[in-house]
Amino acid sequence: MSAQPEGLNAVGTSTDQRSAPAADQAEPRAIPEATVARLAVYLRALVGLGETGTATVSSESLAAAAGVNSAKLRKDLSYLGSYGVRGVGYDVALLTEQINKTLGLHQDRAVALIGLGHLGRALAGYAGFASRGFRIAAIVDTDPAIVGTELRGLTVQHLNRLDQIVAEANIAIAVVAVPASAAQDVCDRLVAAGVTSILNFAPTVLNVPPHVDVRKVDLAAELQILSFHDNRKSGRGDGSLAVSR
Amino acid sequence: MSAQPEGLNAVGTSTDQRSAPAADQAEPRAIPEATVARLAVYLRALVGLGETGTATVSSESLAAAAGVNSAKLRKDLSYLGSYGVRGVGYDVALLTEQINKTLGLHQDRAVALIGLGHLGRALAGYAGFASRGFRIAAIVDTDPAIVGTELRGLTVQHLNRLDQIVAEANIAIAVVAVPASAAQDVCDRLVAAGVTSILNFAPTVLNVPPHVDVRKVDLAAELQILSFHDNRKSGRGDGSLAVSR
DNA sequence: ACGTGTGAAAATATTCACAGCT
DNA sequence: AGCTGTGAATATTTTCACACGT
Repeated sequence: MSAQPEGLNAVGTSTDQRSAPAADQAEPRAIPEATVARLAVYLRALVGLGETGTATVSSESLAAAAGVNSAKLRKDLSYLGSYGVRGVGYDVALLTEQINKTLGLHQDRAVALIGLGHLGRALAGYAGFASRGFRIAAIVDTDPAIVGTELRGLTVQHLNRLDQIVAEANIAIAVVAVPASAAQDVCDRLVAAGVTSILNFAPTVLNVPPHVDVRKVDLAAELQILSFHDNRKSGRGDGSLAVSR
Repeated sequence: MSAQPEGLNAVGTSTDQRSAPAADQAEPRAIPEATVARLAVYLRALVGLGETGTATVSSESLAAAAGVNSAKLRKDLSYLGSYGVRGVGYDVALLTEQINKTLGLHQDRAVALIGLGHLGRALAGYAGFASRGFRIAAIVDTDPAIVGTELRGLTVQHLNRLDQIVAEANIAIAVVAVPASAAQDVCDRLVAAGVTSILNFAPTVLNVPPHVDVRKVDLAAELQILSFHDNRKSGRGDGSLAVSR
């Protein structure tokens, strides 16, 4: 309920790990994956603008706020349809609504949080979680010392009850924040229970059937990528190899 | 966390947000960005294999462990040089070492953690953080109730001392886990202090000069991307328009 | 035989540049 | 004038397929 635009969100586009989105009908406009990822960024910028009372934006300024160039932004938005006005720009409210629709954010989605370690608790505390249509509807762990306790108005449930939990709460997305050693098992159970969208914080590659969509958030990988670039910047390759880019 | 090889790592390829790594010399082998991101994944798989005592792997099985296809893996590895043996595969130890070198993980890197909210604490607790050459060398906040307290053997320092902290601890990478409203200011101070690699968990686009490298981890964006695909899977477009078919 | 390394082809993504609407 | 929407050009990434070394 803070008046602040953003909650506290921490996410990363996964390093890869995406199942084939399945063959679909030859739709008039298939939105490219890269564009989908950016829509979320545009949305945040738009919400910010909306709160400052701005009614219209040009692709140029919205692009600046989103950290991309304007041609890319226009191309991205063109996949949604024609919502801009030439010579004027985009109507902030209208465009916000269109992106919301496109991302499927008009409907509330029940999220299950699996694993209540350090990270799980931090995630549970994220205000921004609830802020845009995502509602933590179930919290699950296996530790007897934790199961049965209350957190954010929810009773922590045992992993064994996963099937019922998923069915009853109509879970759409599961957030996996368990140790790497448990992640594949948890994932298998989620899939068996019918979950088809998983956000994985465990440092493991999850094996899932093709209809299940997994995204991975991997801190170690991010640091290593920064390390690589840092290395390049500091002049010498590493003592033996020099890499350009 | 578990006694498992990996600590607890949570990272995501940022949705974009990368500064131009600056023009550099025309090096013989420029490693593509997409490849760099995957090297971290291969590395994890290799370390796992090494621990099970496996001496060599084929591109086929390493690729399976990393969740990519083998042609991609071979192409990726070819940028590092020729470390495989035809008819045999890759030497696990050798390849591990080469990737480590390439990513610059042979040298210890001091990381500063800025912001000790829920997420900051969770990040501080990550074992996997230290596990591969990244060492939290400084923890910074502005809250008077927190500054001066001890955490993981470090005294929490005030943001005002950032310049000295960066210089003294020789900070290579900063992890920003502050509220969105404070992120740009923190970022500016980091840049002024000389930090050139930033991992940003705040839901904001950070503006930085071109020599600074920013990666963003954005939970809300990840959920929204999953939401988009979930929507497609569930058949109807968005609930207001019956467009499909 | 087996499996790497890699040119060449195909698929994606980004950027350019401008016609066309307001 | 100003700014969108988009074909065409360019760049990047993925995949194919096979020659070549062991």
